[in-house]
Amino acid sequence: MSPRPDVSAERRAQIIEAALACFVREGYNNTTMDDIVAESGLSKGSLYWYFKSKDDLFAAALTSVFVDVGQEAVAALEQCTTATDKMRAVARAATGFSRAAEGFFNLFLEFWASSPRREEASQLWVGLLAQYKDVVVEIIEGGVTNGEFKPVDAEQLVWALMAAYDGLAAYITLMPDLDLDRISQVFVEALLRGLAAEDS
Amino acid sequence: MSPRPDVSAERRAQIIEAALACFVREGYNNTTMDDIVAESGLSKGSLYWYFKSKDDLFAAALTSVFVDVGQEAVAALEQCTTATDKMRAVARAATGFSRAAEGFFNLFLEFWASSPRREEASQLWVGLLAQYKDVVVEIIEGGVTNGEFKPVDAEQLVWALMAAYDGLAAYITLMPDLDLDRISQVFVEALLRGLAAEDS
Amino acid sequence: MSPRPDVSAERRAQIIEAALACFVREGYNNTTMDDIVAESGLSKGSLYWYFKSKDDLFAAALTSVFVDVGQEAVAALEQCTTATDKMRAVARAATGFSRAAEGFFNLFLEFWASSPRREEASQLWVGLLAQYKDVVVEIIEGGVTNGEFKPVDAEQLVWALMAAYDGLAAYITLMPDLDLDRISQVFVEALLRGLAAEDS
Amino acid sequence: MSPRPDVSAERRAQIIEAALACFVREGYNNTTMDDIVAESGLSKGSLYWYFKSKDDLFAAALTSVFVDVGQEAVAALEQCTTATDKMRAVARAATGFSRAAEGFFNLFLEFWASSPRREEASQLWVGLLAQYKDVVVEIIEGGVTNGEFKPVDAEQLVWALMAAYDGLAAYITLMPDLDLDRISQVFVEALLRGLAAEDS
DNA sequence: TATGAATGAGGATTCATTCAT
DNA sequence: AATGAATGAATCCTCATTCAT
Repeated sequence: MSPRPDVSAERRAQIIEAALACFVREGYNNTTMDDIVAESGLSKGSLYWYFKSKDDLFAAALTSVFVDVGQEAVAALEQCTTATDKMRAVARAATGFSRAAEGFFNLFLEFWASSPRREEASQLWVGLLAQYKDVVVEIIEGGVTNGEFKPVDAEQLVWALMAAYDGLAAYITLMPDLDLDRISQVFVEALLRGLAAEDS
Repeated sequence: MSPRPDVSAERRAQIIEAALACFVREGYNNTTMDDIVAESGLSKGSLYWYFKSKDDLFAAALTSVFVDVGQEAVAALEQCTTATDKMRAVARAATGFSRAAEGFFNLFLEFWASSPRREEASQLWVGLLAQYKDVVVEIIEGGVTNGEFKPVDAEQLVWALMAAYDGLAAYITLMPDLDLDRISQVFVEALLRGLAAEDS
Repeated sequence: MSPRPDVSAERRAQIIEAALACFVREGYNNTTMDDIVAESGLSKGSLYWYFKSKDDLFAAALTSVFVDVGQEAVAALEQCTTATDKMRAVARAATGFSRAAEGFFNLFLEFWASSPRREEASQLWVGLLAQYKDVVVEIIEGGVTNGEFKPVDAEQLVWALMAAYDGLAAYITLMPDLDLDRISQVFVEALLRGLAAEDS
Repeated sequence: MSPRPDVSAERRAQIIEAALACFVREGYNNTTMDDIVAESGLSKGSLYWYFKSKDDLFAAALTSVFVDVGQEAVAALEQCTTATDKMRAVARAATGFSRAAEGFFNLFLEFWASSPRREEASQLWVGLLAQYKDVVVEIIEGGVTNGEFKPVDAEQLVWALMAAYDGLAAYITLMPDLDLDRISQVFVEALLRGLAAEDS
């Protein structure tokens, strides 16, 4: 009875893409639903058919970004053998993330600040962070176990490490001229020298 | 000729204090001028007598925070002799900053994203960052010169260092349970080991 | 494909009618958008859906008045043969205009004075005036050509003639008891006697 | 006990001058009391010491203009002998008025439209108009009596005549390029030819 | 008299959301 | 599923007026 193919998924993707473009360009608060309507080529009614509010659409849009970014990073790690190399791979992935996330990190913060449901909004982000953190903690602890690294409180160190890349993601929107690759390289080599066991 | 004492500085401070409380509590966009009116105990007209717009008031409020924070940090440095000790002092100051700035870093980002004059808003922040950066770069280069540290591209490293503390300032609003002191300590000690000249 | 009839023209007319009523009653500055909302029975949002600002709505409203008035006047001229008769018809039309425009002429001036874009606002009026002027100039020059009238600088005379009727439109709002018909008749007959060729 | 000279009159004049400059430049509604404060060099408090409201100040300012203009016109009439010449003098005076009143006529209308006490505001103007009208009516009726002019309903004609000059005063603000002198001359000569007794 | 800081009601405009079609 | 006209609460800012000094 319904020969029409289900276009739901396609429509949602279309809306999310348009929304993301607007949000990155203008920020969360400065983007109006009309902007997204114009960008998507659909109607106001359709946006509300697929997403129950601007808030809801934003969460969906932002989540979709980080799902994509995470998957690439994991793949790169597979190829490394030493913990040191893995850390370098993590650094490269994180740099890529900082660059890719240009406009997303602060977007999230803006959204978080503006959201009437901050607690809930926090979970979205905290969940992602914790997941990435665990991966890196494991790498470092592996390095300690196999004698590459000195003993260290990996958990704490990784928070700082991730914070650095998130901070750089914010910086890059303010100062587009920063040389992310160079910063990351200098930073991670200094850290690795600090981590390295004496006789390594 | 002017029997009335000049209360304008006091009034400005009063308004800024109220504004800051509201902005931190609700975010920039969710704070209305009426909120600040209520918080300050003054009238709408008075707010606009002292600040020409919400935008203007925000910039003044945010700037006042960082001026205060900066002055404390500089004082702490005076007491240190070695570059290593100075870096530890910087780390402590930065930790204090991350904690004190809880809610300010993301507040700024929210404001920046919402500002119709992003470029101008950026300068507010970039100016502050550059100023702090130069102080730390000098410390590191001093350490390199006097043989405490290995040669290093201090400029790049400091960007990463500052980004870490700004990132942590953001994290702390999302995850209030993070142990900033411990994170900072583990982080800076690892870095210092990485910087240290072989024979030190 | 569009089962709903297009009501936009109708809505615009409805809003303009309400706006005009308010503007005439209260003046431009004393009319609030809320007044027009109440008068129209629509919502604030609808007013802004059809007109982008109070300014814009005013211009549309005022223009609509003069378009209506002009069309009637032209029709009356068709029936006259001599220039003298045509001038009498113009006078009657202008009297009708002065009466119909009660409250519009000064409304325009108020608007003009209040407009942040005076130059642009002027054009609205100047365009209408010039258009009417040309019609009357042609009548007079026709009368000169066919020997009914003495040679005269028609252009200048018509400015004065029109100014008289616009002035009367203003007077009538201040002094509603003025007998416009009588004034107009005495005035135009005196002028026509002054224009008439000696042997006519 | 009060060696200070009374500066009241002087202050009032100073305020009125400043107010007039602002009103003419910006219109009634667009002029703020702060504008007048700035223009006058006095304080807000002083303005309200001498005038109880913006409305009140405006009325005082506008009245002061017309008192000045009227006095000059009367003087010019004294020198003329024939009614025709007197009419020409009136026309010149009226032209001068239209030019001098540039910005005042529409200013009045704007004020009138904006005033919460229209009736009262009307009287200000109606009183002035009636006064001028009577002077010109007398001239024309004198001309009829002494045989210069044909019988005519002078009262009605003069309303139209005055309306023409007031209308021109409005036109000139919209179209500064109008040649008032030429318009007035063509206009009054046509009228005078229309008024002239056959054998004059 | 003179000052100018303080007041707060009022007004134009925006925009997320709804709903009849 | 899709549309887009309609809604109205919310918000920033203005400015005439007051009053303590």
